[in-house]
Amino acid sequence: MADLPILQFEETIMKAVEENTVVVIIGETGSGKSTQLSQILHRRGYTKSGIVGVTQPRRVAAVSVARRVSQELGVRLGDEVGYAIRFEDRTSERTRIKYLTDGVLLRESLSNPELDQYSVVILDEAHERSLNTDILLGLMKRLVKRRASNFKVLITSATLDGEKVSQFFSECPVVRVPGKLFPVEIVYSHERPISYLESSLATALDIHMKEGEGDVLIFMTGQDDIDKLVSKLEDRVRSLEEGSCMDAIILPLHGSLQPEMQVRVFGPRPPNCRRFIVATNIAETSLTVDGVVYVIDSGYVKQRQYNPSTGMYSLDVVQISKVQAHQRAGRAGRTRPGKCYRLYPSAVYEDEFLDVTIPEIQRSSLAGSVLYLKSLDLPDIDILKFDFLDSPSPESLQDALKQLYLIDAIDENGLITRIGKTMAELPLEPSLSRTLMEANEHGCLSQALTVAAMLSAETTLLPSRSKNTEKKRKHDYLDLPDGSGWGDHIQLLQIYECWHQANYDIDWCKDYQLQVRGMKFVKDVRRQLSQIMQKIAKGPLDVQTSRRWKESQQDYHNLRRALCVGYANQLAERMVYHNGYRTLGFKPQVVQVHPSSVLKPDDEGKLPDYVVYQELIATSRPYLRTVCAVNIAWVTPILDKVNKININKLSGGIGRIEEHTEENMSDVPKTENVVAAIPDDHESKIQAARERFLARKGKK
DNA sequence: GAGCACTGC
Repeated sequence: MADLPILQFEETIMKAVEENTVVVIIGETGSGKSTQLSQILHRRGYTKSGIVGVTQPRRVAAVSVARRVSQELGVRLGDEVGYAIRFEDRTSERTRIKYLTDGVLLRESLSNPELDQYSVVILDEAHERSLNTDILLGLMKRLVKRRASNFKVLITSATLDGEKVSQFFSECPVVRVPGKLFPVEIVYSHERPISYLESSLATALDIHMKEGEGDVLIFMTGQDDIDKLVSKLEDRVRSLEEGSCMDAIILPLHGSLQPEMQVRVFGPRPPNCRRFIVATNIAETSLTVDGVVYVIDSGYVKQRQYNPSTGMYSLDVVQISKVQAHQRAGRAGRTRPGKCYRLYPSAVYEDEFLDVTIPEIQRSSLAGSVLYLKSLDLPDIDILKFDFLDSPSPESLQDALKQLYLIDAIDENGLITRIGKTMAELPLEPSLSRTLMEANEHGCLSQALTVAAMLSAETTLLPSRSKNTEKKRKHDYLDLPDGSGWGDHIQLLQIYECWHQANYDIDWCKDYQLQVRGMKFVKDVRRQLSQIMQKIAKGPLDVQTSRRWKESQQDYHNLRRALCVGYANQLAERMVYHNGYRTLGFKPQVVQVHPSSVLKPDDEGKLPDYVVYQELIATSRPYLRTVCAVNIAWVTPILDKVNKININKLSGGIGRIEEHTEENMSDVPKTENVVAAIPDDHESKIQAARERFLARKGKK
């Protein structure tokens, strides 16, 4: 601890902090910023007038850093040093240093916008530019003006980003603290590889034959590529075994990895062995593997982005940024000098790579964030003029406003409604919050709570796919409920109700191949949501059991109606001649129900005329994921409302945004007309042909 | 009959 670089800069940092309200700290990996900044401030008396709060983008980081600081100070975790993450608040009245996720700090500022219990807020890892950190940056800018006399903000960032953050906070000082990484030699390829899979393979084998001891970390874009490379490596390494003096262990590493495999990655390495860890960008920041000396960087990452004009997400393989490349290389220098093989020429790095990754705020739907900011009800904040470090596009903000208006969270003048206020208190996306509110009016709150909780964790419920489990499933595993013909939301409800009736038995989950951790998470979320809804609940919150068939059907009916209100901005209409759908409310998109959906055609081979969908995502093609059948009678009033949207009024009637987007404004009613009216002859023929083509393609 | 990178309240 004593030789951490940051401690040599204590005087410099403290001088800057004493003379300024905001200070940017550029601290490379290993500088000790996460554990030491808070302790320095503590030593210098900043915890006398309030708490020093340190935000982290990830829960594990908040917990582990808090634990280490409590050890270094020799105090019990939860006393002077504590942490707060979702479902877990380990702080007390004695807590002076508090580590928390950025999301938790945002929640706190909802009930206490001035954050007056804090004397200092440190936004750690701000260069990662998580959505929550970006919102906090904007809020901090406002807050330092109001609390200049008794409040300090420290922001830690990366070399390439520090000046920008400083400019954002009126040229505040920047203190640079070196890291404690070993040097990493960068080796560029002479040419772009034809296949980065093959190139990774060749480089890995080359390292194995020629280089000394040390593990190899290989960055790939997704699970498919990881699986392919792992099996190729296994084949080739085996045939090389004679000539090599080390054994090889080849390990995949990605988000949906089973815990047993994670033990093999993070556990002790057998002697005279080289591990090849084939990972997604999870190994960039979230997980650190000890013993890595060589890194192979393809230069690509799979990224999720949102298109506000279509309401569609897509998963694209894109080039990484310079900051990301630097971060990946750094993974080779943690234990001793290392090497990073970049599978691209240095000219590509220099000329094509962006300096920093496009921040999440410019790649996501902003409905939730805009609702949150509106609910803060700060008189001096206008949402469309909100001071972001990087502003989202006007289209994105308008899209958020339209979404919020359609689900009654804001009124036609863009002002937050009573419903919207309550929605913002729920840790859910606005559509689900609205569904809960509506369900509360129709006596199915308990069921809606279950669905909302299940949807919060849906991706972690199903087991990670592999040929092995596919086989097992066919043989031994039980079939899940089928949604009674109404679709995936109802199925999720039924699954949870079954689990409830099985007394939340772990083995029950295993019988149905459901991820135990995911299901436990759902239970926690459901409890949290119930607590928040308690004060306004008009009916029971507990899981309903032993209902008759007829009662269940009535519940499903009410629940589907509530979903239709909540997902008013995510409706789709089946096309006349086949089972393709067209999205409503946005620029219409021709889409298919995702094959994983439980929704199946009826006796006449038709899917429901109208559905709500949880997500519109383009992977190989545009898909609706997680759908629920709704009635046309519920849809019609929503479409009327869509047609009457006046984005000018919603934006508060202020000229700034409208000026830039004249075309877009006129686009709104036009778009809806395409949906409502019959297209002219020529267009309709082309459209029909296209739909038939897509349908055929869909059948194949 | 296709597939989902990673976080967080």
